[in-house]
Amino acid sequence: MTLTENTFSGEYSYSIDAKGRVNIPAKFRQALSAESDNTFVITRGMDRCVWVYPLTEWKFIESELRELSSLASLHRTFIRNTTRYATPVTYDKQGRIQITPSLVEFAGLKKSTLIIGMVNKIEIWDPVILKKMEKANLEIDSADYDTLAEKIIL
Amino acid sequence: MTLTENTFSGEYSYSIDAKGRVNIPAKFRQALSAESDNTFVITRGMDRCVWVYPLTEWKFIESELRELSSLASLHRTFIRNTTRYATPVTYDKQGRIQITPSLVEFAGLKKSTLIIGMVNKIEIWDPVILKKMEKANLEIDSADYDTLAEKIIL
DNA sequence: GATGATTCCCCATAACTACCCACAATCTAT
DNA sequence: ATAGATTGTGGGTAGTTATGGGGAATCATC
Repeated sequence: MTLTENTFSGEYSYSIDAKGRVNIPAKFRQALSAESDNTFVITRGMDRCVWVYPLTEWKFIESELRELSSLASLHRTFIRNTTRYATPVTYDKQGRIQITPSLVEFAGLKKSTLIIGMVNKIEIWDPVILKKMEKANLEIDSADYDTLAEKIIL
Repeated sequence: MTLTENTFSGEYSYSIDAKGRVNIPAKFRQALSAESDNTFVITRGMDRCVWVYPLTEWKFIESELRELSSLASLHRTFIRNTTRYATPVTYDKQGRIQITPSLVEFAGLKKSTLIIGMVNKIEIWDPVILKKMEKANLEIDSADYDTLAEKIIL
């Protein structure tokens, strides 16, 4: 059985070059659905990392944003914050995407990066920052973490 | 690489020159549908910024205004306020549009501007004013904001 | 009608981006 | 084990994009 389209798993350690390009693992490129047209949308993650959506996934988010009313100030703020950092990127012949300088800075990316499959999207991390974040979080909610695990892991 | 037509995302930092011209990001110009005929309609935003609509989107708003009755004073006021600040503008060979002096003043535009894709339209901000507005808003409705995020972000 | 201001259109240039090719490392298959 | 294909990394170049300014055409004013 093959995995569903647009399903990403596993961890890869790649480098980001002087021009801000990062390789997308070949397996992820193969998992990308044809309708996404070799295109991802990169944006700020909720954590200090870059989120990489398949184009089709992002289009769905956009379609939900279109439903929001421009009359409500809360909705305007939400739309603004959601689309503001989002950029569509196509990968080149070598399978790399260009990370915008502002996202490189946001995620604190240096030379080496961790690329992590997150089922419906991909995360790009600086290894040091990820480790720090994990350490801080684990102490806080380890009990809740176990409860969640019991529900989900068979 | 083509997103849906008339779909704008991302943030750009451009300058407004002495003649009141601002560049429309190349990606936005490419996203503009052919029927819009290189034309946008600029008007006052609900916030202190300039709203830039693709011509086709604006025509849709106009068609809805036509449905309103000129007999109701409320409707007349609404029609008046909606159309009075709206100006169609075509971009020049270099991709710039001319912002009318009254809109420059309304949005408090100085030298440098932020251009933000808002899915179906574009916003032009003075960076300082935007930052102030964000600060003020975040304190007010952060809980509602999170609720919205949970619904929409996958 | 002449003068001055404004708008529009075109050109020039510097910075940036997308695209291309090269090569080394890794994996696959015989 | 070796050859061939694929994958990851680096850099060069042509084309595009952002920004400034000049001059003709248009409009308002006296």
